[in-house]
Amino acid sequence: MSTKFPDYKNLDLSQINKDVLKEWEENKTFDKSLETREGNPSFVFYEGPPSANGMPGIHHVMARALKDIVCRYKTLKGFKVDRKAGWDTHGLPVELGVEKELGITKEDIGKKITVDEYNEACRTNVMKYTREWEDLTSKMGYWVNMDEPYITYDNRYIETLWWLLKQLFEKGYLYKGYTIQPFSPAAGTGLSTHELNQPGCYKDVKDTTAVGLFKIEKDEKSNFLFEGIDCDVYFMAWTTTPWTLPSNTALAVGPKINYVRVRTFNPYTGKDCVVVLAKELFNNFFDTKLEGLELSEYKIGDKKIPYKPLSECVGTDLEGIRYEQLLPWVKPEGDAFRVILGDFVTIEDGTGIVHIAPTFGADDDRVAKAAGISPLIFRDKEGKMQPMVDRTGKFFKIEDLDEEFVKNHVNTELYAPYAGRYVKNAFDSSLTEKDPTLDVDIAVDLKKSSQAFKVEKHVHNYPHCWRTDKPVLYYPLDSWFIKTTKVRDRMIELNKTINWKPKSTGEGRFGKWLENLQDWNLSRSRYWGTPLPIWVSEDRKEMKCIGSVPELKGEIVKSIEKGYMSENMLEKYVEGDNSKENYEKFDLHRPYVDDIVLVSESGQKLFRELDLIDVWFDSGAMPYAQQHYPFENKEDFDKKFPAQFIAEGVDQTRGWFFTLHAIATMCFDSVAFENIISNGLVLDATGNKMSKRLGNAVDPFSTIEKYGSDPLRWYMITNAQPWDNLKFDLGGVEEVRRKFFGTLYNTYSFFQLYANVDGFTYSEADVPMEKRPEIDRWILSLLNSLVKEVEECYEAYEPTRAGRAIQDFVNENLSNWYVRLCRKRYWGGEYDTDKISAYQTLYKCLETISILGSPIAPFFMDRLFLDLNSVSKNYTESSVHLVDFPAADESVIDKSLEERQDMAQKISSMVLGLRRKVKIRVRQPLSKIMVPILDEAMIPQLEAVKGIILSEINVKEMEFITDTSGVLIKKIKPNFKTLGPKHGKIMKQIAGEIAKMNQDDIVTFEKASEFTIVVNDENVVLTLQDVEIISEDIPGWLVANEGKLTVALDVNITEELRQEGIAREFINRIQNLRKDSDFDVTDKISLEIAMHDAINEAVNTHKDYIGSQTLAESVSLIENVNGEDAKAVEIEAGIETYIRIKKLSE
RNA sequence: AGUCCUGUAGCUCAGUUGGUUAGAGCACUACACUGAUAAUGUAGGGGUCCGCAGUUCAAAUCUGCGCAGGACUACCA
Repeated sequence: MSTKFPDYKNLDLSQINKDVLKEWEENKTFDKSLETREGNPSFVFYEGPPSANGMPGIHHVMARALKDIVCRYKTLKGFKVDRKAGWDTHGLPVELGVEKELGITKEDIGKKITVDEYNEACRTNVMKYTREWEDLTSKMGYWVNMDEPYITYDNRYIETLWWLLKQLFEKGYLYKGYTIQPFSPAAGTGLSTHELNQPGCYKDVKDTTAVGLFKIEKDEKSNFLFEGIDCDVYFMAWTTTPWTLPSNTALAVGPKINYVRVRTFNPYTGKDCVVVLAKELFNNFFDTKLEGLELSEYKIGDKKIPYKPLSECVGTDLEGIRYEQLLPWVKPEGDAFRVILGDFVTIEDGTGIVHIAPTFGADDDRVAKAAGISPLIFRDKEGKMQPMVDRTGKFFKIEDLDEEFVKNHVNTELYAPYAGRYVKNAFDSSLTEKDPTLDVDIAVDLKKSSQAFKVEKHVHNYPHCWRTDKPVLYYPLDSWFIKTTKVRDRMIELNKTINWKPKSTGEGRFGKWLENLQDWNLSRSRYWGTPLPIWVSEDRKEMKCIGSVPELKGEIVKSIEKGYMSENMLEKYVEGDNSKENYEKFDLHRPYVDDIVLVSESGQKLFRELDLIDVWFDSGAMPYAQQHYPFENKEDFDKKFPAQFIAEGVDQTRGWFFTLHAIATMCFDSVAFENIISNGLVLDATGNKMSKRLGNAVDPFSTIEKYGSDPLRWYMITNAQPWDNLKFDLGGVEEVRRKFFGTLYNTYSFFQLYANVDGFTYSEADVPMEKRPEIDRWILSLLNSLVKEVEECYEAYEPTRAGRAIQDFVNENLSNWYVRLCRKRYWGGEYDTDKISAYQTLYKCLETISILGSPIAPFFMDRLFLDLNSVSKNYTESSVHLVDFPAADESVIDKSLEERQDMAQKISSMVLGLRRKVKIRVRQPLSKIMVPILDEAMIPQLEAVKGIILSEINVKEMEFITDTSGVLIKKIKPNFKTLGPKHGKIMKQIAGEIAKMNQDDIVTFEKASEFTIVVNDENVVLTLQDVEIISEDIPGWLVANEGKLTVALDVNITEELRQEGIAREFINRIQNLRKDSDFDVTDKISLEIAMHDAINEAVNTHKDYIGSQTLAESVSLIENVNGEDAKAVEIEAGIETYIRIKKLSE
């Protein structure tokens, strides 16, 4: 029970961070912050689960600080804010990490390593950095319950997912289809659109592109193209993926596009030919400079190739024309090699004729199906239909194909050289980027056979796998889908009720995304993830979706009865027992679920669909799965759903935000979250993205170690709005430490120093407001205004503005004005009401700041609060995070008080400016200032702050000039805000007339309160509201003005003033000496001053004053001051004397 | 290519419903103060408010068209 406020040698925020953390741990402060709110209304917050298989970065500090601020604030407001941590444990990143670690590929799973072992490795690996995450969470002061996190691989979590899937299944929202989807051969999996939309997936790459020449078959339809010529006619079509050319089965033209025939020669072989392409794109292939070059003069090998445009036609004329297969390696079954119409065909690039390979393009597939064009399909050894490329990204080897199919369809002579080739070098570990690509080899073949018109390298934007960084192929895949398109409108509607911060992300980015919503591709062909709980019969006519563990158990029992299975893996599972142990008796992961064979209604065997579900479903289902709904927590579910608040990076818009919203809409017809902050990216100081590769990533651990987490958090929150990108600069953190925390710490130190001297412990009753001096009432008024403002900001989910407001108050008002002006009240003097009021006021400010700022800077503010409270015992709580948010006391807010203090600050600053101008130091007292009074109300306002101003500027008197004398020179300015709407167009002329008014006019105006001017022969009556009159100058005085305020300073120094000035100079020198001599603030001294003609009188006159200010018991003016301890002091230029101070013993 | 965001001092950012001297901090320069002192204050320089056009008496602010940067979307041949 100390009666002294703790003092510190210096401010070490890193140490405070550690100390406070320790206290929180010892006192279980976080738990208490929940316990003390037990029974209060809840504030529902959802923590988005991070994956612990990667190290946390500095951007996680940003996102988590935001979440923490809101939750801490709501706790202060009395809400119970449960925050359950979670871990995202499934999915590709984990699998790839394990594969890399074990040195295996996807194909080895089930061969070199069992699925069981593999999944076990994933289970271990995914929690690899748990410790680091927990460490960061704790060090940065993010309060979240890490003791019982939800873990997505937990059987109970999976059970809820199954329950949800069954809801969707029964609503008919789950279906299986095949579509062309992004597929990553390197990762061995299809990619969802969310995954493909990960930042950085689309990259500029340089690929070999080819313009192929497709030889037209001459028949009735195409006859018009052969008119007047005797050579072959070709369609020109461009592709950036020549490896898809062997799979070409159609060409698409735009119905309204104009096409032209051109007579020319093949650039590679010189063979004469006619080519067809869009007229608009003609110039991209034919140089107009060569126009007129005679066809007949061309010789093979000439660089200048002549050409001659022939007839034109439109796209619809070309529809249905047949052409020869470009690379006749494989014959497709069904109709192919025909021109079709495509509405997506443009004339922006290429030739206006688009090569269609239905197996490798989503659009291609769509238009081909619509036109009845067959895709080019292989039949593999197992009889399955396959595209030309297998799942590893290579052309099928002949031995892997069905023999019958090969015999009937494959030209093995042509295909053999290419079979087994990877379509991108990146998929073949034995190849580098420099090796010849399949694209190049195909292009070369085309050149040789006069089937290429142009082959060149071309930079284009191509999607890449977000994890392997290798190219993605568009590939036909079987998949389970969720019919999100069916609830699109409802999702849009519900989205409108969500409070997005910033608004544009919700309305624009997210809203637009919803409008263009496609069905959600749920399937993943991997091993480590939530299995799809659907069992299907071999003839695919019967299926079952399982929605819970007991249901599965029952179905297995039936299967055993039927003799399809011999063992029940759920034998020991007890229905209704939700304990961890009960749910650890089995495993819902592969391969165990794959072994389960169920029995259909008609008695058929049902096998599990081998797909896993998209991990985003895992995270989007966390509102339910984290509480094992509906198997547990069913009764009070509405208290935990939906969330009132979530926050994550804007990159989650199509990820977590979407899946949360989709599942909530489909299963509960509700939003999943009501308020959301989506924060921007954390960039490096120059605005580049942080990445490990570039080495510009900031390590959060070392940063927190060095600065402590408070300045880091404060900087991140106050520097920019959270949704703007943050250019992270350590210099900014340093600045925050110095400017804000340094100032606040200094203010506390100041308070502590004197409070301890005076024995202030806040034991006295509060000094009533009316007995407190002006300046105290002023800072308290501001303080209460601040409380209001900060509360509003927090309520509006705008912590940036809250932090900035607190910072401004501390720096500008509390430190720079209040403490500076009040210093003298604290040192020396009696322990009277004024002093107690001073202590109480400053104490209250510090205490309130500690609470207001605690959500943002939880460590320092707790320390500050506890240091204050350790003596005062105003609070019984053991932490600032357990108290209630202060209520603003409106009765203390006094706007006119705030106004006059503002005037005082302005006047002081103007006078200080004037003193500087004439080089009169502040220590030299001056006799008076004069302030012209513009309206009567100013007088009491200024009277009230007179003392403050005079002592601040060291002037004896303040005089008001009410201008009856006419000494003031006035200036008149139009008030555009009132005049503008009234007079509109003639505004400029009015302003001109007002500017012309002279001193007499102004006086007349002021006396009559109105004034008539003539504009365009019309009388315009001005009132005093329409103008602003200020006094600009007082002839013969030193004058300054700012805004409406004007002040004049009397710079005459009388002998009396000069002597007082000298006395003050002495005080200054003596104080410095005391300090240099390491005297304590309270030490009494004796003082000897050597005589000097220039100072004797001043010292004698002000002996008592000097003594009282320097705590000198005796002040003696003696002939000589000699000896070692005599110090030479210069009072003014040229006036030097000696003084000696001695500490008096008690 | 589309959607959205951003563009204000050398840097990081404010800037209310449009209203006439466009602000703060950092940095720089000078000065001052000093028992808050490894602090502090004051002043100064520094602006094409990205550009152009429009609406208006009046535009950093509203509208349109551009430019630059960023994010996202995208089958783009």
